[in-house]
Amino acid sequence: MLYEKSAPLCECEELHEDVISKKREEMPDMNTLYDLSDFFKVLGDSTRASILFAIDGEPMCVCDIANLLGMTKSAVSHQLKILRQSDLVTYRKSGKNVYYTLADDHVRDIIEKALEHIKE
Amino acid sequence: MLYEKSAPLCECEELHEDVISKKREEMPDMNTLYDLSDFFKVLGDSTRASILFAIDGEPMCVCDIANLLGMTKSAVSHQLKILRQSDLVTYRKSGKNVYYTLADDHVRDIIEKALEHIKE
DNA sequence: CAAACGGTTGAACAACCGTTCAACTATAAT
DNA sequence: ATTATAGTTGAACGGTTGTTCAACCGTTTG
Repeated sequence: MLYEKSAPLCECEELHEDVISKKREEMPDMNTLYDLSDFFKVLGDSTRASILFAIDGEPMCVCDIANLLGMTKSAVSHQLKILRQSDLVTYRKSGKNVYYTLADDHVRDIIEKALEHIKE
Repeated sequence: MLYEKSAPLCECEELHEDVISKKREEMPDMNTLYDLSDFFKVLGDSTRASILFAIDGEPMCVCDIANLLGMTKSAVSHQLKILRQSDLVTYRKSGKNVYYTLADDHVRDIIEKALEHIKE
């Protein structure tokens, strides 16, 4: 994706140049856009979304999450890794167990908003 | 994914049954969860996200969007179809052109929240 | 009516992604 | 020390997904 003026890749002829250049200035920069879509990408998987619901409030260990969701430890652990890398969860080791919970309240807010949007 | 009590797929033995059954009741139903992650999945592509920014405020025709983003009409149209099916955009035909704009303000709010979350 | 243009669509291809499987680490119990 | 359990990891496989390409439809212009 470009944003910057260039030879039009689209072969259309009656372009609204004024609109395009105005929008070009208003658009967020590319890095912000990638960060944003990467964030939504993480929430865009039902397994990860359900993990976030599960560990909201009381922390849960990997094994309990796996049993709740009917998945293997391995599959859950792989998804937890992605959630960790996105700073959406934190964990605490206790003996053989690792307890995960939500990293902050922002995520809860966003999910709430999205739930409102869906129920319309 | 299950949520309902069943023979544990995870072979762990020291399960916290009380925690699991409590969480089981608090979890949203499966359909809600799929709708939620499908919604985020749509936002989780940088092309679609940038289209939403582009058509925020003033409507744009497909050709102008394509030029702004440096993509072909076809690629943009395919993504617009997904945004249409998710009810995130509306369109208005005018002669040979089709003008797209945001369907409602919910989406804008959610994106705002997400942008706040990213910048921390 | 015919040509041109904006937009849509379906098939095909490549890249990406989530689960499975097996091997591995670390902590705890005997 | 040996064994068992909780969790992590990398490779591999199958399904999904975004772009390209070509053909198509609808509107407008000559």
